[in-house]
Amino acid sequence: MTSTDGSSSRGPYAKGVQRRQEILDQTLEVVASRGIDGTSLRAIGEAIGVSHAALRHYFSSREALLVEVLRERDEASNRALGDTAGVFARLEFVAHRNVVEPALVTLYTTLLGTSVEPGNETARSYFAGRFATARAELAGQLRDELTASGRHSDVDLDQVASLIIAAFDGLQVQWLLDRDVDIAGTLRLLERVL
Amino acid sequence: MTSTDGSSSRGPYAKGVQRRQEILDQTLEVVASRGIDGTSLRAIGEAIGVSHAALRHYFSSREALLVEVLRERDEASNRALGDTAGVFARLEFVAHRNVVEPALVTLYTTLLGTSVEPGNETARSYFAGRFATARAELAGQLRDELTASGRHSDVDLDQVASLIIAAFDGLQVQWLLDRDVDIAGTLRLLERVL
DNA sequence: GTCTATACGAAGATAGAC
DNA sequence: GTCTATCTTCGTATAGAC
Repeated sequence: MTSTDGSSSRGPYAKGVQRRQEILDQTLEVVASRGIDGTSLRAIGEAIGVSHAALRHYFSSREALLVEVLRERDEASNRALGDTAGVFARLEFVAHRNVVEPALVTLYTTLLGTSVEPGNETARSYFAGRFATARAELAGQLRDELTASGRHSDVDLDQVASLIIAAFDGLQVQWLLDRDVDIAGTLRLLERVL
Repeated sequence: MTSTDGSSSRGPYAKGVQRRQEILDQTLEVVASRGIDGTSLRAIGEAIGVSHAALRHYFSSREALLVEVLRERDEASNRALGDTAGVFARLEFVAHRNVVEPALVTLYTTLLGTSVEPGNETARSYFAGRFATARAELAGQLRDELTASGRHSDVDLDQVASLIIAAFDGLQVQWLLDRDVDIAGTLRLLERVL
């Protein structure tokens, strides 16, 4: 007994929490360096020295593990962003970050693709939530920038946010398939016309 | 011998070509009606009354079959489009078409997602080619419309094309995850600002 | 050429031993 | 809490009937 919680449902032990975090971090590293090729539970397990069953002890499914990797990276990305000002400055920051981590962009794209088919509820709810909050945040930032600059606009800012996110994701896919696609340049084009 | 081709490599027989087409059409129907859930080769085979091995006689892999389904639908879509004038009118036509066929949009999104991971060369080359020609065609149409209207623009039309396609695909994914997302409305927003 | 039957290996998931 | 053994399903491969 290492827990002071005497209830029947005592939650994870400290050791387990730490181990889970280690697995998550190592999985992120493995994916980032080797690519998504070896992202079967067995391959990940072998790479970080645990059995595939052990992985499932901490993550309810492969899908859940990979979603957590994405969430983890997202949070790290937000921390790195800090209080960078300006919607498009923030976008460009993320875009540049992604360019040097193609494997994680690939993981994002792959998981997003699977999230739209029935049966992958973990990924689906992650991405649905992510898009919803991203749209809301972006719309809020746009509103702030607009009022700060004294201008005003009659366009639906939620639609603008939706459009920006769509363009970002869509360009990233095109870029993965053809590295000649200029994500940053095209985003600047969008910025200019908005 | 039902072929008049006397060479050593005489290609598929008439019956085979027809059968292949039947399988393709039926697969499209099955996917459209039942969704991508049952798109294992065995499930497709069972649904249309052939063994999964027979499917592989006509299509070198599951990936190849599904890519062909997408290509087939794309061509049908282009035929239906006819000579509809105007870049955004064409986009909206396709968007409306897609709204009533969510299963095929799901198939598109799913396959696109897998195409970016190594090892799925069939899907990758299909989508890479599709994006390349779509960008070129769209840029050409934009150029034509611009010169026809006597205006001119200093923006890179290839980038505009890339942006429009990215927005279209990106919005479609958001829509699949949340039907409240307004694809057509947001595309009109993009049209207005361009 | 067309197709059925069957086998193989890898994958995610599960049960239960320790 | 962790791991081994096993189950099921998948894509793929091959043999051979017609």
